[in-house]
Amino acid sequence: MKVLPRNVDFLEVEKKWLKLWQEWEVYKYDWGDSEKPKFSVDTPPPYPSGDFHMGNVLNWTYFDIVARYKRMKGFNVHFPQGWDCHGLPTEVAVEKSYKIRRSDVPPDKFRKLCEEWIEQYINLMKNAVIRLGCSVDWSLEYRTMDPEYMRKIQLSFLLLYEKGMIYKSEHPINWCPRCETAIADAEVDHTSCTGSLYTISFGLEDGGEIPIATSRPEYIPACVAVGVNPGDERYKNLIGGNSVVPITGKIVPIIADDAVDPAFGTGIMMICTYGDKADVQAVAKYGLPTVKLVDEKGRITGGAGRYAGLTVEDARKNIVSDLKELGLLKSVESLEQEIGVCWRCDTPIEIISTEQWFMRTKVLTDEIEKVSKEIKWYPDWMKYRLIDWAKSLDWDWVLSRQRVFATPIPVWYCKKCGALRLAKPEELPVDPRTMKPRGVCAECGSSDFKPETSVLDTWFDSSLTCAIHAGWPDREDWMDLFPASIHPSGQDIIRTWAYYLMVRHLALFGRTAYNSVLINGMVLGTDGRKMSKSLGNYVTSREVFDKFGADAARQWAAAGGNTGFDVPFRWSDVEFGWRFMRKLWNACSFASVHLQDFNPESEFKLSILDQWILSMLERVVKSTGDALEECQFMNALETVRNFFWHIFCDHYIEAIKYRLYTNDESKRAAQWTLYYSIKKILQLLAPVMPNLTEEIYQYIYSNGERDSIHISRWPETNTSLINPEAEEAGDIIVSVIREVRKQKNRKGIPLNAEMERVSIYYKEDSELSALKLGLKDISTTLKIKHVELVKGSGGEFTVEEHPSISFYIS
RNA sequence: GGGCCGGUGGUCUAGUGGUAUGACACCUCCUUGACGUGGAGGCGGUCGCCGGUUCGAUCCCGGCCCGGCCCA
Repeated sequence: MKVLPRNVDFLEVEKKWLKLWQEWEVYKYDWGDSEKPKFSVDTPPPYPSGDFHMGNVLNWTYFDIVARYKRMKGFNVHFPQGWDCHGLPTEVAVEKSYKIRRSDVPPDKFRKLCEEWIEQYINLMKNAVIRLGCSVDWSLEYRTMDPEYMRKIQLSFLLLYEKGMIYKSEHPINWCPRCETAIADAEVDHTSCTGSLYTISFGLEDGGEIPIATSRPEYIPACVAVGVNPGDERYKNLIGGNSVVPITGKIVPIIADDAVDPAFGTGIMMICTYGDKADVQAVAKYGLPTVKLVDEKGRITGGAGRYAGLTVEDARKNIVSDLKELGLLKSVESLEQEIGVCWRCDTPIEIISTEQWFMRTKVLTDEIEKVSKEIKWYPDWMKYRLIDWAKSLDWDWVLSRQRVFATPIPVWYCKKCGALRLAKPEELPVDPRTMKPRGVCAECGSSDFKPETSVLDTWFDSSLTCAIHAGWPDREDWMDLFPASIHPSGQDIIRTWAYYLMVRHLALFGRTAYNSVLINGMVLGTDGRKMSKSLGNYVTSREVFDKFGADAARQWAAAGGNTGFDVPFRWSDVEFGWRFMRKLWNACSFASVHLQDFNPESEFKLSILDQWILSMLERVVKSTGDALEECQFMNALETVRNFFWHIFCDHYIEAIKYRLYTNDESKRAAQWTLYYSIKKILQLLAPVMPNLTEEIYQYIYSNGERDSIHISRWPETNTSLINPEAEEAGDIIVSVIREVRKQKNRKGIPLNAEMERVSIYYKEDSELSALKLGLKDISTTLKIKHVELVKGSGGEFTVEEHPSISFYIS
């Protein structure tokens, strides 16, 4: 046992332990162990932007606390960390940096540039994860761009194809004209803007005209029907008739559709292929024909006559002016509308119909709902985010992307007969764009193939982590770690990460991907809005680490708000964490000085205040453990912090100081109580403040080399120390001390000044026995020469918590 | 327009069917042998608005207003 030095540099302490934990392999998962229960963390592999922001700090702190807690509880914890490398942002960055287009160089060469580019950011981000003190087993690190990883992703593609869960088909999809790729619903953002609502005169086949309202007149050439609400008396007689579309002169049916809002615009809507999602639904519902109006580059196609080749915007201008000339444009009003834009580049998306690969996800909706209700959510109501999202999806998951830096779709086509040639599992990983398949076409014998040039959605890479972390498909024992024990997720990515993981694993393995979901809210800036660079309310994690260290940042994350709810970033919270660390250090330093001559074997008898604090301590052990079981990090930390600071330090240590300066049995009891309590308190704090608790543990408790607090056993509640009578008696003693001290203070008597006499009046016998037990604690702590215990109520001041006790200072 | 969450002292934040937690800020006092980045106190809230259930609601129910996040 060593004495803690007076001064300490917390930031240096952190540096030291980050290094030593690696050397000691404290966080290593034991693949050979068959005794311990296993606990697997489905660590999200982040996209390595290089910027580990406070949202990441919140997210990673949450599940690192869980991992550390479970490890101390005796679990064999599997805590990997991967990097989700593929994706559009890297392609765009590389294009900019090398001033090339992705189509300028062969795909394998472009891929190489992307790999090099992303690697530097992985390093930055990895350092931040380490700096935060995450108990990751780095021997499990992986990158989704590794050939090994892609092999698994492609294998899952083949298996899903075999199961009939993947198909290729022509279907309307979201399309970003700038990125020239299909994108999934989850990648469509919405932004509000001011557009125009045009009222246009359509003809009736039998003569006459009707006003239709639309915000997208450029879609007139793709108009395939006109819709009115069946309940709309104004237009009832039109249903079943035909309308003449202006400009094109096309005859289209007038149909009844509930989806038409009679109160919006004129109550008559044109149905086009495809102006928006409502059109997609109407076309499917009424079996309408389709017209391809917009091509992959966002230009109007030849089908639209003289507007062909124009951009969508120019087409709108031209059509509007043509309508005006024809006298068919009745009015233009401004309209607040929300439009779908590409999540990456904010370009307004179009809905076009092309041939793409899909995964059948709609058929799994019921299963998702069922499983979501079976697994545990922290907090519980978050499951509805997933269920509501799954139910709201209109079509299957578009898997293919027209990009380069991604996992290739492992497919070729026979040039002669068009037959599919899927890669074989043993050939994986493959890049059809640069490799030719072996053998000949099974259908026609030709050996001439062309590659599938589309690649897979990045979410297809990252939505298989639960199985891949566990060791699928190579380890026979992978089911030991599957489903993942916990899946951590931000509430904003439930619809992507949590959802795709679930559908993917359900489709492949028929069971849930994870057994629980731990949700973190968004980090808000000081202005109450979500922290973001563009809003100027941004604080970097580096700034926080450099100023107050990881343990303080982690305290903010743990106690800054309720699990699952948004957490405002506040410097004052981080600073409070820092001050608590100082308090913890000083108190432990004080204790260590007085523990130097402590002999754990020596005889002692616990005094009433020892019994009191030990009983309270055991209750704190219990409630902290209960809170952590429910991922209530705030309650767990606040319980320990308040107990330690305001009960253990302010009252217990103050009241035993005089005993520590004696040399009798009462000193040994106090030493034992300090020794026993501080160890438990450090352990309770270890998941939240891994660095400082380790440092102190090493001074006082470590047996030497590699004895880390983080693999010490989580304290059990010692129920034999829970003692309601001692709590009651101790509470009386401490309350009297507090109240007398308060009055001493009010009278302007310095706290270390001696008082001649204090008479304490009590009513109950139980109070008398408590006061008797604590007589010396009271008199010595308060420096009272004579304490007198009197039955009755003659006191000048009443003890607040025990009104039947009063006292008189003379 | 939909889903979810929130609206508690100056600011932020817990919590509970019987008027409320903590942090920060502010004020007063105390310099004691761990810590003055400490200790002891204090100021300060009709717990968004309106109804209902109840002996009683901030907490339950309904409606409304405001804010946020996600989505259509």
